[in-house]
Amino acid sequence: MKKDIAAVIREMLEESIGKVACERGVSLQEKPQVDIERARRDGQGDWATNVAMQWAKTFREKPVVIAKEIVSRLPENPLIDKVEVAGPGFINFFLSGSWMSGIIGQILEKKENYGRVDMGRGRKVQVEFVSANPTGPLHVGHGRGAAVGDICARILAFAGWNVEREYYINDAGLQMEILGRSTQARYFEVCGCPEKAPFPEDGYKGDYIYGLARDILTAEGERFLDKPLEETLLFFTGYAGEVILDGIKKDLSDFDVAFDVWFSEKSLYDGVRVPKMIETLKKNGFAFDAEGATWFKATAFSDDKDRVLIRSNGVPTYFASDIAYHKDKYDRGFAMVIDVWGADHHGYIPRMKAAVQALGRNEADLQILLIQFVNLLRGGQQVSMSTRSGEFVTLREVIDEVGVSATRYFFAMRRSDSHLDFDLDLAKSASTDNPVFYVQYAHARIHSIFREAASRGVAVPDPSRADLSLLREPEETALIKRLSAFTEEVEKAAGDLAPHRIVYYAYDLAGDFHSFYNSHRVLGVEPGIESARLLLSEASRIVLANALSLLGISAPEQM
RNA sequence: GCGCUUGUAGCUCAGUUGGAUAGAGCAACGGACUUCUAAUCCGUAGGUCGCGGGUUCGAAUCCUGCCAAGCGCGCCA
Repeated sequence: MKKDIAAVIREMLEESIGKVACERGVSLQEKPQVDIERARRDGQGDWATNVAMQWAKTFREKPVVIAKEIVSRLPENPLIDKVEVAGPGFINFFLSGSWMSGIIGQILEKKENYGRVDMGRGRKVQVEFVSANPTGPLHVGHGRGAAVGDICARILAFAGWNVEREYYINDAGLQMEILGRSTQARYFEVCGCPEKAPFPEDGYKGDYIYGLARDILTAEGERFLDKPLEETLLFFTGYAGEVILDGIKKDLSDFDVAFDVWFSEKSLYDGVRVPKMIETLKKNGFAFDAEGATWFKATAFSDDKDRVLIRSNGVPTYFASDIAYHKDKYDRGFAMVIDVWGADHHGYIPRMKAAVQALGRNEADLQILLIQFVNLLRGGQQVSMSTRSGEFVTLREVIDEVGVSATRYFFAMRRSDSHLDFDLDLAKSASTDNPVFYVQYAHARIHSIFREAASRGVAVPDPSRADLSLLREPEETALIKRLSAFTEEVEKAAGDLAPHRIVYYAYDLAGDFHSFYNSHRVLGVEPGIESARLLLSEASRIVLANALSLLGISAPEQM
């Protein structure tokens, strides 16, 4: 495999620093730590390092002097045009035309695999996300979690992880019972005798509950009316939960979000898993009995109080089932588990991380991605939401209104832990303001070039025959450098679980292409340049498509 | 009261494992289509990086105090 340019420069520097140290009679205890990074602005080369400043102390010399010594001892390399010392002692590397030609060559060769890295080394990772209670349809808040979780999964897979997506169905407990009672009450209401089954105080007031009730009436008739409520509750709960879950599955699938596993909370209460989990904790010394209850010693880690596992009435807490659930995840062989949670659960993080460690795992084996709330705006006004009151905008409505691609883009465009303003009017506007179209348009434009080329009888050139060193214009080199940065962006996005990095990257790449397109013609110029620009366009198209594919956004050929 | 997150241009936000002159988009203003899609491009203007201290060659970034906003602090789920 070809070494990336950063590694090449690093080796050159290590070699040179070794020489400097030797000549100065300083013995290096260890291999010098060399950090290199992309230069931030024009005139500072393509890559830069601050090693001279870091080594100045060791060598008892000014950084600038050290920098010059290092530079003068650097080995020659055809990928690098020149090296400069600048500012307080930065060493700037300017890449050569042959390096840039190499990048285009790599992209054209690797195609949809360009940008893949192997951070995961094939290890198993689970991303658990959405996991909304099946008590109502998904709303926009869930949508953000769905988009972010799904895109993280795509990025991790692209970064060499073996990814599995999971949805945890909260199908046990009080919320389901309330759902059942709400449905039951609406059924009686629809049948004309609301007084027989009063609507629960904290019931679900959404219109969809009436829909369920009417469906039950149609399918089952009035046969539940004269039976005791407690006897028929199970039916209502089961029916409502199942229909709602089916709706959720449909919504997600229409949102291009696919799950490998739908994990039922009920399955944890098999009388075995929770006791076994507690046994493990006790064995590890992190569970104890007190005040008639069983406790988890969360304070042994970074939580601020111990937590109850089994209440004094013998019923396990939700937390206990959650630990059992996470134990099950690790038992399934995941090297890393990622939970995507709503930001309102942040208080739960310390105890969950503590529990994972008490099970004998490293803290880093559980990554929790918090998703902040979504502010939905329509006509500049905030749309208020609450599942309980039934006042909410569903994910389905948003998808229907603005489309899957725009919805995914808007959900992923901000850092997950910052609040998100989702402007419905902007998202569906087919205007210059809409960033989704801006990116897609760049892709469509490239296709349009190739359509025109075909109609003119211009064939797509063979990369090995073309002279890519003809690409010397500033807009061309800027574009090539952007293309070369894709791999690093994938690494950063995967390492930080930060989908928005890919969004920004795609946007910037589209911008670089638009600039190039506006200042230079691809077709009808001198044949050598035409060939080189066609290949540059094709490389841009590939990387745009790869980035959009990570985001789950369509890459249209025509707009 | 304690804890978590956030605070960067008029607005919405990047940048935060310490680096050089803090970047985009929108809004404002001025330009570019007889030529591959103007859903585009180019330019101008806009900043005490919430406030104060500290750490150092260097701080939006690290530490600390304060201010503001959101969220959370149950033998609920």
